[in-house]
Amino acid sequence: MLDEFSERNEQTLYELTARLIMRYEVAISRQALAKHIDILERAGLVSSEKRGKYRMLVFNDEPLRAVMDRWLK
Amino acid sequence: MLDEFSERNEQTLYELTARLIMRYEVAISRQALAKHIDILERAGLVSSEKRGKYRMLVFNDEPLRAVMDRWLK
DNA sequence: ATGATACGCAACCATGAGGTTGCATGTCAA
DNA sequence: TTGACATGCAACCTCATGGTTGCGTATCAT
Repeated sequence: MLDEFSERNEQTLYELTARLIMRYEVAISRQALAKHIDILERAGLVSSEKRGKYRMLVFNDEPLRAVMDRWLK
Repeated sequence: MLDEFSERNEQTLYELTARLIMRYEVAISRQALAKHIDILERAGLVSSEKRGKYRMLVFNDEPLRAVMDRWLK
């Protein structure tokens, strides 16, 4: 998921699901993926925004940068 | 654990256990911690070396750097 | 207006993660 | 040499993780 987000940091839930299935050959359902997204959202790594029919997911790498600043040198 | 390693990247299993219990108030046994270390070792984040009675743990942040280079811009 | 679509919600399930306990073993200090 | 100490090994237990299924709902295109 993060690999995918690092390429395009703005995606639809549906897009992301499709991409993961096709490009990484993972067998996962939309609902299962939504749970992962919820966790990332609670961690501040992803924010989501309702755009009509779609749910836009926006990746935010700040929390990762913060932890890495602590851990790497 | 990684917080602790980022301060002193070389520690004994026993030391690490004691530090985690005292400084972070986590209630964890040595055996439980050893399992975590084994996982970090398989992931290449920690290498261990037998020094007589002790098991020296050495932290290696290269794998983290590699992933972060992919994920952070 | 209606069907297709993208999503949310909730119940349910199996497995493994994460922990404990008990004991064996090698090493060091006295 | 012997006891204390740091660790290894393995069996065992308990939930929460990570998944599924089923269905309801809002939005869009036609």
